[in-house]
Order: sequence, then C-alpha cells, then structure tokens
Amino acid sequence: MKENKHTFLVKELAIYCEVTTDAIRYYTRLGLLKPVRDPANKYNLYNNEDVQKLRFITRSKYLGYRLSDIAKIFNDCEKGKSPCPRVRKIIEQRIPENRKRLEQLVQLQQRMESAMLQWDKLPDGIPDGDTICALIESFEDG
Amino acid sequence: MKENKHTFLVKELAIYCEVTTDAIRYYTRLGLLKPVRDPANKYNLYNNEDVQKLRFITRSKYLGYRLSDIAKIFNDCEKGKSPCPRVRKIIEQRIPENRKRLEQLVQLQQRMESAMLQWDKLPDGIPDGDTICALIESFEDG
DNA sequence: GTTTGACCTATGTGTAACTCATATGTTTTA
DNA sequence: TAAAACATATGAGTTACACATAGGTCAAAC
Repeated sequence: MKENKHTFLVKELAIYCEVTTDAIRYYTRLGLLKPVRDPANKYNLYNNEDVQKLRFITRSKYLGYRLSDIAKIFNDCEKGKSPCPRVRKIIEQRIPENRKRLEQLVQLQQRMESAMLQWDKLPDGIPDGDTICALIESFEDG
Repeated sequence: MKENKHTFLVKELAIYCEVTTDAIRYYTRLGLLKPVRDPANKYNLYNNEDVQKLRFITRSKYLGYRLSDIAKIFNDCEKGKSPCPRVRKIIEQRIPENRKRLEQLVQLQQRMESAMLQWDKLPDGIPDGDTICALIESFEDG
C-alpha cells in the first residue's frame, strides 16, 4: 500500500514509463487510463495508479494481449473479479492463432525469396497486351 | 491476342476467379478494375482484361505485394513503362521487412508459450490494490 | 508586460484490405 | 405480381497508434 500521491502531466508520464504521449492520450481516450482533470487548466493529471496501469498495458502487449483484452481485464478488476481465467483463455487461443500467422509468413518469405532468385535470371519485360508484369506472371512455386 | 469479348457480372467474375464479390467491388472502388457500366441498369460489366488483372492481383498478393503496389504497377503499364524494376525493388525491401516481422512473431510466440507454462503452476489471483493480474505481472522471460 | 517556446487540449485523418450492414434499384422466377 | 436473388453506392468496423490542425496555458526571457 503505497501512499505516494505524486501526479504526472502527460509528458512526464510518457518519459517516466517510456511510452509516447500519443499512446497515452490514446489509452486515455479508450478509457484505459483515467486521469483527473485539473480544474484550473483542464490538464490531465495522472497518478501512481495510472503508472501501474500503463506498465500493465505495456507488459500485456508484450505478451500479445490487445487493448480490447486489456479493457476487459481492467473491467474484471473494477468488479472485484479475478481477470486470470480470462487471461488464460485469451493466451490459449492467441497461441495457435499466432502460430498460424507465423506459418503463413514463413511461407510468404519462402515465396518471396524464391521469386527473387528466379527473377535474377530474367530480363525486365515491356508491357504488351498479354502481359502485365513478366516477372510476377512467370513466378512458379513448388 | 485473344479476341474473346465475354463479359461478367460481379458474381460471375467472383466465381470464375475465386474471389469474393466484396473484394472485387473493393478493387473496383480503388480503380484497379475498370468495368464498363451497362447503361440500362448501371450494372458493372467486367471483361477478359479484368479477369487478367484480377488474377494478377491475386498472384501479386500471394507474393507479398500490396494493393497500393499493384496500383503503381498498373499505372506503369498504362504508360507503356515496364513495371519490372519497381517490382524487383519492392520485393527487395519487403523481404527484410518480413523477416523482421517474422522474428518478432517468433519471439512473441516464445513469450506466450513460456507464459502459459509458468502460469500452469500458478493459482488465479483476486485483484487487490497492488495487483491487476497476478499472472501477467508475475511473468518473467529469459 | 509581453512575447516566445514548450507544453497542454480535443478532434479528425491516415494506415491495410477487406467484411458487413444499410438502403435501394433490377431481374428472374414461381 | 410478389418474392428471391441479384445489383448498386456508401459508411462503419477492424488495430494501435502517428500525425496534423486549431487553439488554450504556462514559465521564463526580454
């Protein structure tokens, strides 16, 4: 239980947490961070709780969670509910999704590299009525 | 030089080229396909040239080209200029980009799998003032 | 005291490639 | 002739910001 009541302006928070001010403003727009408004000048004042949340956001993104996931996690907490079951469920479905995406990218990479090799021996073509790009249209994989 | 003047309605073209009608309409909006309008009913009439272009789009995307790249390629052709130098240049820069993205995803995958393993032994936490999600906040990689 | 510069605000646009929904018009078929 | 299946244009939703705009605020230098 820290009783530290330090407040931060956007840029201070940005520097402190190594996040851009744009990102912080975006999270604030989404309702992930809830700064208090200084009545005098309408500036957003972030506190230690926001620091904790912002760090949480950074860590979560590092583990593949989306901002919409994080919103739900924060929501659970506000209701005093454990977010952990949700957190487990999301990662369990994100892992195979990511694996699939990964495999697609690996194959794309292979196709691109294979194309580059094939095209090294080919001259540039001039467009006629039948061909748009001789390189792309000649590509064969397998 | 094919003198085939067959025309297709959107859905016919979609079935013929195995692309969704939505995608065809999207490409048409972008100006990649240029159907003729039937003056009677304002329907779009696609011809063999559109079939060729649509197939070209599909092949190009398969090789990692973006629609904006393809637009430029078509533009080259309309000016009678060879798109090949551009095509080579794009793939040369796309390959390292993709490799980088790939490496990031591999690392994300490792983090996610490592987290899953660590979390298997941990119980769910109830949110207190200090912790948002015990799982995410306990994660350590390395 | 004011001007300058650095800060703050809200809001809108652009990114990629569609998918989906809406509202509406057309053609075919039962 | 009315329904089904087709067509159209257009706008929103997806992701996570970066960037630009227009304008208000504040500290310090002049």
